[in-house]
Amino acid sequence: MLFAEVLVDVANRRLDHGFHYSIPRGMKVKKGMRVIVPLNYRQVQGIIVNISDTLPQEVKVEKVKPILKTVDGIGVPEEFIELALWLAETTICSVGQSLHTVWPLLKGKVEEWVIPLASKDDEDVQALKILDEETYQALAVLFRSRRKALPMSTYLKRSGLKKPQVEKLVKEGWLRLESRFTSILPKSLATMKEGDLGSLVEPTVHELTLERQLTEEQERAYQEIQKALDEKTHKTMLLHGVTGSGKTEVYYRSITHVVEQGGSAILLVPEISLTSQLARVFQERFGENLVVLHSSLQPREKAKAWQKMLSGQISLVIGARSAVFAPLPNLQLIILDEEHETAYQQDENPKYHARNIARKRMADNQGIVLLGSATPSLEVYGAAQKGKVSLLTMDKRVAERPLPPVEIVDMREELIRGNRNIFSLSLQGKIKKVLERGEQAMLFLNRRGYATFVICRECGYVVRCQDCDISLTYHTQGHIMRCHYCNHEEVPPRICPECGSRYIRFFGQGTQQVEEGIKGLYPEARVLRLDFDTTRQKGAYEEILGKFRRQEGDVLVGTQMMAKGLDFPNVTLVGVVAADQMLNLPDFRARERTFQLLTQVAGRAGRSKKPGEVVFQTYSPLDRAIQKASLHDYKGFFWEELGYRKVRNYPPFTHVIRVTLLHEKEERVIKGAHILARSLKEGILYQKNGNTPLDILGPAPAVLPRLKNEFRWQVSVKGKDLNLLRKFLHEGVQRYSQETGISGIKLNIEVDPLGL
DNA sequence: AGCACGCCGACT
DNA sequence: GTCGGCGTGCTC
Repeated sequence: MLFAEVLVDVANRRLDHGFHYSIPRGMKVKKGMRVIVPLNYRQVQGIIVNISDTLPQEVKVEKVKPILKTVDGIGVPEEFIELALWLAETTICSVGQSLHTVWPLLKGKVEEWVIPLASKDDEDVQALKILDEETYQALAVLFRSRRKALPMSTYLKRSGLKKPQVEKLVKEGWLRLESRFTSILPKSLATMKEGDLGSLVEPTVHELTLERQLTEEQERAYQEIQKALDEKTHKTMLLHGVTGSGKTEVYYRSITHVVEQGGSAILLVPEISLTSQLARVFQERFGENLVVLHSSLQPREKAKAWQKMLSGQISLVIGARSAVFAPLPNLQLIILDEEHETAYQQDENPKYHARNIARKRMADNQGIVLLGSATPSLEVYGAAQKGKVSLLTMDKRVAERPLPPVEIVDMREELIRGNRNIFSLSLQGKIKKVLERGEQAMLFLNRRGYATFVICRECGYVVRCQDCDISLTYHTQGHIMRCHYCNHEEVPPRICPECGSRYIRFFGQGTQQVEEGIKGLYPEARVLRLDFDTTRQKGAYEEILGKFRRQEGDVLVGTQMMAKGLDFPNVTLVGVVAADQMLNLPDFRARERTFQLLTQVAGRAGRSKKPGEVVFQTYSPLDRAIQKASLHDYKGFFWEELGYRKVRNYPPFTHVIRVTLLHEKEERVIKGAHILARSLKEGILYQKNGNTPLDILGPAPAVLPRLKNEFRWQVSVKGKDLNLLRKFLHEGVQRYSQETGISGIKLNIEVDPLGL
């Protein structure tokens, strides 16, 4: 007797382990195959993860039921099952959820279908017409349907019957019930023949017409990468190149090398909008061997892309975050462009970071992860300093173009001079000159204005938490300031505690104000705006950028979506209207983000022969993020910021995993939070000296104790070793989910949570 | 997650 | 009496 261990496709922690089923005689099964199995009172989809002739002790033979049937279509390759298990563990989500992320073809639903056992023209059916009108009508509903069968729920509605009546008809032999899996993807893909991934079809690589000569720095970086690729051992490499140093060219050569060796590669970009322009560059060379993959493709396009990948003809995938799971044979290289971007982190379960997935996949495949950025994340650059990541540096822009000079404007002085406009006199003058010369300007403002901070406009003082050094967030409700890390509360001061002025303001300006400001000062200027609101409609983003490129606009006002990858030769001025907006977000990473964003934005200026200049407007002109960004000094910023993180005990020196429990009823969340804390404490480890390598914080009400009609409590775990924390929490949550009295309580788990 | 079971109040 | 709301328990 053979048994299969099956992961059932149900999003519930309590069911998140293997279930065992017997394999009926004659049924052909293997690991990774999709099956339909009975579970309690219903039938669900599942994945076979193991086959053996024994059962684990705790499973009683009489409880074991047989597998009902196998589902058509391609199964989950073993590599991806393992990846899903690993992902569930590291992000502490259910394997069900991680499987869907890793292998999106699983999406669909299992339904009970009602099927007639005789056809419309059979004699006995015809006889019913006269003898038993009711039964005939019940069958006729099915005859009329397109597939001569209906899902139970639809059938009940259309026939007006109740479930027991249908069961009676089944007993009488008129109907049959069958569980079927309906894929949400087009049939062509859903029914694609089972089999392993194809092996790469010999790619038709075209010679590149625009083969550019690499600069000396590019050549050196490429040589290193090529060497690593040829060694065929796993390695992570960081390509730290200033804006405009030509990182794309290095990616290009590396990918070409991989493909020429019969391998395949994935190139990730942080935003969907960046995929198409990059794809255009690579299309020339890779043609039919390239697909673009991201989450907002139409189902049909998605199916086509998957079909191509599975047939083995694809050697390069360009895409956003989720493309890191692309099933390519002989995968040797994964590149993350703009490695520091937060978009690489998924904000829903599983909350993975594409960088970690890339490293896992390449570790398993002996391949290379190449991270590229002008402003690497502290984490990665730190790893490079420790030698865990190989560092490749490109300090020069191509064609020896200089990085643009940056002027820091102290907005406190503007106020003293009586200028209350959102533009400083200096920026106003520069905009005017640009307009006169017929050149273009970009004005940047990060309007994530919902986090309002409290600032003194006279001296630039920002109210911060005494314990966390995080800026306090102003809440109109209750007229109170609150720390979003520790929940400390304060009443906003009326006069500045630093300089005694009465110019205390709640900060939060938007792009619209900037647009109006320009129009007020220069009525003749043509202003375009690029932000979340103006790019809502499909194609609007490209349209606005197209207009600006054709110089149908003089000034482009926008948010951070304007900071990335854009290259407009006629732009000679870049202005950051309020650098403080980012700097004072209630997050310990705010300074790092500000530095990255300012550096990126500044990099938009002077990318052609015309020299460019940059203006940062700020109330904190001495802040290191602003200072170092103005000097294009990444290393200087890195070391100072790292020192600060160490003193403050923030990542990468320590890690936090936060669990938020949500339920409509307060007493149930409180109870659940205590059960969770207890389950965690059961697993606590003690070191030789009696200390523990981690702390359990809470249970405590969340910063927003009630949201969307749900009460929120949280329990956090803090410690230095992230892997240990994860393992600890994963096991603790597992124990918790076996407890009683917790049904209906939702869990939200965040590893190193950002903000709120 | 779904579904059944069992326990209570308030209806034909 | 019994219909149905909801809290609890179970799923190889």
